[in-house]
Amino acid sequence: MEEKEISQAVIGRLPRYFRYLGELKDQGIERISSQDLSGLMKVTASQIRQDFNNFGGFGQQGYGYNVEYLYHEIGKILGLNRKHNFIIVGAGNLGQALGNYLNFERRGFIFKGVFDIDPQLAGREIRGVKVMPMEQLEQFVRDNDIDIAVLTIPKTGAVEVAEKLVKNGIRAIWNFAHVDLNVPEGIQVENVHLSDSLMKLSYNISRYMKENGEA
Amino acid sequence: MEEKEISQAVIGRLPRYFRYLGELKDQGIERISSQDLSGLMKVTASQIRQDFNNFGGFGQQGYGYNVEYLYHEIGKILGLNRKHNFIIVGAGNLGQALGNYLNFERRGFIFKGVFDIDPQLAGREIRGVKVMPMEQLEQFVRDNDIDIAVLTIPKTGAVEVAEKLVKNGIRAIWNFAHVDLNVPEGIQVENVHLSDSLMKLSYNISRYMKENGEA
DNA sequence: TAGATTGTTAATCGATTAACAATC
DNA sequence: TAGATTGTTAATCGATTAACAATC
Repeated sequence: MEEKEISQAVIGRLPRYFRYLGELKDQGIERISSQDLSGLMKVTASQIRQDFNNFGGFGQQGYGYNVEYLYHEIGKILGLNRKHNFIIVGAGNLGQALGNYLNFERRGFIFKGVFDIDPQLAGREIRGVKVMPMEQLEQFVRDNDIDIAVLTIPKTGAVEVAEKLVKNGIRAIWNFAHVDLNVPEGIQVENVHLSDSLMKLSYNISRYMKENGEA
Repeated sequence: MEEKEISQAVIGRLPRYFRYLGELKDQGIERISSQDLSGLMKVTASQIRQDFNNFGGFGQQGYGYNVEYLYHEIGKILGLNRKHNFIIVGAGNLGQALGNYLNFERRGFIFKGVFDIDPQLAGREIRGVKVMPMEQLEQFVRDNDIDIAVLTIPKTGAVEVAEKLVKNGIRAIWNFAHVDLNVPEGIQVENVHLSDSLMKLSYNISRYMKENGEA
């Protein structure tokens, strides 16, 4: 089966399509044209059609796209029809926040465990899941069919923990540590570098101030 | 002063350069060539030179780049030499996590206030800052020279709160709510859509599994 | 001076937009 | 059938990479 590679630019837009279609669906809207969706999402109709056609045609000439159908198809493309067990490594504020985020469950991400290096936290619970000491991490990953690890620890420990996770069969790392992980081919990493994001915001404020002679 | 527009692709790479240069600096390394930085960061030397040259030449032929100097220059480009007061709207887990993130302070982002709709939270403290009721939000923004608002509330309230913030003179919104804000020209918005990020990870897991016949 | 490495121009590649024939 | 709108090809635009003259 000849799979043509889809660019990450396209992938990056899929969740947003998915969100808009979900909202249209909830509003009971049955069909939508690329033209109308374009107006809603502020992207070109041409791009919408190109994006969808990377995965085969979901629409119908003269009609447009069926909202419900398209919503489900994009969900499948995004792999939301699968279930993935995940753990959180690092039970600090951010780890707790993510553990308590209920919507992930709805999308097929099942919260199985939390780990922290701090023995003070051991025994505490996040959404009914007990915080475990780091010593149990590797065994737990092996024994519980864990696909995804959410890394919410300081950057100092992150590289080493990532290695352990990989060694024990993790498939993917959602990395909030402010460091680039170096993992083997086939392990998926998605970085969320919050301070990078804040710096981009800072740049844009700064640029705007300069352009408008405010500083 | 004719400012040529810098593409967001370039801006998006600056924080990463900044991070690597900071680390080199901390290691006491004095200079680095685009070639060596390329090896470290896994981007082409050509791109590095192009990126830096968007802002004028920071290097010297035959020598390379002075780490300390380049670090500071990129910091300035990112606006990290300025101070910005910020508030957090939504004192849930994520709001608490961000409020407790000390590194922001080091980069010139000063935590001034937290707001929440839940009266139960009012009076609680995040890093010495008392949670205030939403009724006080607008007044507070006006009176305290607040540049940035961090939106960590559910999407239902986000659009309305963003409007209030804009009306009271906010410059920028760091938006964690899962909705697109519609703000006037000149107001900077940086979105952090965590579930979009998780979906991209999900896609990549799924694609890998398909390519390798695991499902 | 010779060697190294930038700054910058030119070539290539990829992504977005425009246009339109196919078709519902 | 006529009108609407997709799927898809072609044209454009922008970003990345390669190459090399300038220069420290």
